[in-house]
Amino acid sequence: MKTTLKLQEFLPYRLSVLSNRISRAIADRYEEQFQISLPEWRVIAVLGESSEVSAGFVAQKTAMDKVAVSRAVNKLITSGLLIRKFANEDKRRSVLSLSKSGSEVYNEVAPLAIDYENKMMKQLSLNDQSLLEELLGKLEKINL
Amino acid sequence: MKTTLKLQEFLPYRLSVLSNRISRAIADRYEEQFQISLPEWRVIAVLGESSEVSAGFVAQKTAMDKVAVSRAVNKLITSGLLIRKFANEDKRRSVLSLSKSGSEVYNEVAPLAIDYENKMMKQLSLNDQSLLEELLGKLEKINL
DNA sequence: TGATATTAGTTTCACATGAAACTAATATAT
DNA sequence: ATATATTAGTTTCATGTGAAACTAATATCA
Repeated sequence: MKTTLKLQEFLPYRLSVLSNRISRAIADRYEEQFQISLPEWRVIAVLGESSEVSAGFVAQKTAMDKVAVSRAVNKLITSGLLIRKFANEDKRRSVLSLSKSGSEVYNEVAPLAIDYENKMMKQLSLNDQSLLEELLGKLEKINL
Repeated sequence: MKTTLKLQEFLPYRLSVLSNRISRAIADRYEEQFQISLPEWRVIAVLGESSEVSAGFVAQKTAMDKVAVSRAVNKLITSGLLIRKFANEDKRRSVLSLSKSGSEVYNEVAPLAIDYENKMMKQLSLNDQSLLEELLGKLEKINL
């Protein structure tokens, strides 16, 4: 049980630095190659997994707020990567899916992202890899 | 070894969501109680540990960029929490330290931050706690 | 039914942020 | 000594961001 603060040993701080470093490294690659921002990529990633979903669904899956989703969606529509329809039963609800070129981007970026993860994970032993999975799962369930 | 992407299982994404959730939860408390932002708090935290240091040193310790440090420092000086002098040997280099009220803030917020960490950690078994430390250490050493 | 509340998503506003250009001080090379 | 490069930190600019107010559609209640 800690009683004094050292930033370098402070868990939330270390997590934040680590996470930013990793996200930035990956984002740098697809931002440059495909001109899409991190929030835009997250929207694409969700739509690559599940098509014909609402903006709200995307917000929930990505843990982004609805403003961020709205903006990312609009940019993606403008750049032709995403198609928006509206639900007949509820004309407020958007029905989003990737366009042909959106799918192409997804199919190119997804492996790049996975490669990155694999490259990281390979630097841990198999045992550490599963420990990490497990711990992350536990941490996600923690109440703050 | 993964070959398909599921956002919910994608390590960088999970790390990012977890880290944001934790940082936000803590920041919400001191932002409200002490009107200091997360970058400002990080600067204070470094100066609480080591006094009479330069802006560059703070930037390095906090993993913030120099622009962010410069702005945080200026705000903290304006609000009277921080004192800036300049080094005689090199008049460019600032020599930063907490003012009396800056130290008071540090002495109030630091325990709050530690409490938070302890409260989180207590939800893990002792074994998981040390595993987490260990894994984090390994992840920090990974090259991207 | 009409009146009120809720929900999905957008817009606006004020503030945060990072990159690049800049200033001033110091170090290095000629 | 004088020019050139480097370093510490700041400012500017263009963009990103979240909260709150807003619009439009649907649901609920009396």
